Amino acid sequence: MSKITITDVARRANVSIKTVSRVVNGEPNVRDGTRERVQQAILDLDYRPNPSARSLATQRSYLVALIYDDPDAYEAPSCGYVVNLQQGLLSACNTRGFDLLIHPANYRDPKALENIGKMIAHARPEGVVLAAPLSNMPDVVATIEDSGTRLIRLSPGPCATGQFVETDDAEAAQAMTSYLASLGHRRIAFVRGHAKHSAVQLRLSGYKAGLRASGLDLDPALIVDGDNSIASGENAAAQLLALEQPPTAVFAANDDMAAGILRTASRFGVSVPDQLSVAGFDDISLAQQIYPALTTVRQPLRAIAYRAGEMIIDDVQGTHEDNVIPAEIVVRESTAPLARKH
Amino acid sequence: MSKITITDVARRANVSIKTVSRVVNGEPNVRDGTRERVQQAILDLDYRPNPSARSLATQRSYLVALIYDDPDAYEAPSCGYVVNLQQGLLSACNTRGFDLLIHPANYRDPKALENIGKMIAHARPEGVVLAAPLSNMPDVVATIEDSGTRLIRLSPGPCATGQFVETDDAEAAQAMTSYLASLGHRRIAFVRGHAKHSAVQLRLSGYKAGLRASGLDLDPALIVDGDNSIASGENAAAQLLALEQPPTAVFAANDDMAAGILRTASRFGVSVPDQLSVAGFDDISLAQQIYPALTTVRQPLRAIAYRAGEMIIDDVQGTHEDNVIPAEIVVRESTAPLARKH
DNA sequence: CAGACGAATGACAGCGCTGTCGCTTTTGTC
DNA sequence: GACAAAAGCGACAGCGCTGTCATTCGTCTG
Repeated sequence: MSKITITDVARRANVSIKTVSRVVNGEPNVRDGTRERVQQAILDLDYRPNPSARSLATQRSYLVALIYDDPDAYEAPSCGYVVNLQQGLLSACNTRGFDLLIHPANYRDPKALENIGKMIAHARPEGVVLAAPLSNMPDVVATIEDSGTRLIRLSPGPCATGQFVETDDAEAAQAMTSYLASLGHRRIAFVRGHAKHSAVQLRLSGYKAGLRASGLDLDPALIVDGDNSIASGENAAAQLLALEQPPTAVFAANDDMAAGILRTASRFGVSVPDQLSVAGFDDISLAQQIYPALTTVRQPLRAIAYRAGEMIIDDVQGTHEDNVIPAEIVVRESTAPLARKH
Repeated sequence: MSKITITDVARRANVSIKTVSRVVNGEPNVRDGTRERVQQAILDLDYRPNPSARSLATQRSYLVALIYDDPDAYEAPSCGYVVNLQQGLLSACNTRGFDLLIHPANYRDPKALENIGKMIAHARPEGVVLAAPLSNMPDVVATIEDSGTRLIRLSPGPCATGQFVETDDAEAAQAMTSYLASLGHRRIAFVRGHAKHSAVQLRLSGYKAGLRASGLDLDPALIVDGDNSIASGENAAAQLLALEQPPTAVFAANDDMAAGILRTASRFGVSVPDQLSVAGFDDISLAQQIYPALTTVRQPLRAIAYRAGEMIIDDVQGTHEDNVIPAEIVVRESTAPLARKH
């Protein structure tokens, strides 16, 4: 319980408290000698400004809130999502003297909206980062915007208005396709996901763009349908492997389907990655648990959250481009260079 | 940005600001009529006390910090741990007007200790909850204690001093053993874990106590060694199933070994749970992903964290018993009543 | 070297709340 | 009905900081 106040520092440095305040806040118009004297006194006394006093005087909270979905029971995937967002936001906050408030909100709870409003009215964060899937819900968005608090939405989906940060699924899919091509693969198949998810469309178009960019032709026989389930991945693989000219690489629109492909390959005695490269999308926890561990696309959650924190704290808008963070390709064991024909 | 202050409320209710303060803080010596008038004014104006002003005046922070290990990359298990602790602590905080500060600390980082000190000096939480495995590290504990902040450790292991909250592994193992016995099983095997983990000893003794409590004799042939790995579970199961009188239920000291048992059973054509019941310990995420989903023991992380929050905020010590939270048995598909002999 | 102007510094009043203390009213007692 | 004790309430001074504005200092002009 450091009881050192600005007055103690001022006395020791033989200046007024206002000058100490100037030094602490990096304000101009302090002579170098004075500044050093004050800094020394701060060091000597181990002075820490009292955040409450500062907040009270400035009428600011130095707080950022992160609101995310809180399923009753946390399954592995969603909790990795949350924790990584927290990390990223936290590092943006900490380097700027801000603190992070976390607010899990279960949107199935009728009082969730009320609770969000309460939290904002109580803690008065300077901005709110809203994680998916909440970032896509009009009433949640409206509640926050009505409070007058700055809002950054994460991956809010197509046609988003307001400020947001997201990754470009199409670009990521293109990158993965190009990566497979760079391994020497010429026949790269794509397993489409559930038609309802708009992201799935983007991934397909990214695949096509990737082929184009790598100078490969699109073979319609190499695009098969799936519904995001493991089983649909198994079927898709069976279909592809039965082709006269089967692919040497398969890119699935999500990890579950990729896992299904792995299963079928093993059943067919096709060895991965020697005879077939397989790539997924999402980097769910399963991806590194299965064998062979899955090469996949991962959203850079920490970077996304960091960017969102920056936007709030530094009060920047950023161009659209600044706010689209490229996804990472995570290379694991399920992909390899094309084996030489013998 | 509600700009309503205590003065506005006082004016509207025609009382002094001090009386409003009394009502807000539930202090005595306010006539019922007055209290109601003030409460109505608060409602009308939608008044929210300014936490910074309150903190400044009371010299309290109304903050609790949760410090936990932050591996560079989050694997599923540890992040479920963290998120559940956050939940539990958050609910303790929210019902009492407290806020939660989260502080991931990577103990492999040489600056971790310094960062913890900084955080405490800066934010001045009223108490710190220290999660495992940090709760077991003397230098981390010392750093926090030296700061004069109240510290509650989670599962600090044997011989803990100071205040802590934990579960009793022995009791939990006993409960699971009794549960298996209650299903009619008479020959219940136990797969011991890695000898180094002290918890594993407790689990073994709990198993023995459970047998005793259920009136079953201990058969040394039914206790086999493992080393906490999946492979060791496979071996242990092979050994047990080869017995002249094989067990009808196996209780493994952790989930990984239980998963191994499941594998061997499947290889031996022994159907689980029809012919063999299998139980694990820990409830790792794998437990509900495998088939059949594993009956296991789960630490009630939310309850543990909630209790820790209570201790800090309500400033209670609690007897040893209050601070040992019983684990939950999670019944899934891998256990069933003993099949009638035919 | 006087005058002017900007840089450097300090005095002081809040920010919105609670703690202390004193005053007034009510309640209880015989 | 008089008096003490307790309950109810308000005035006011902080809590530790920053914003405003006044003041002093230093430097540069002609």
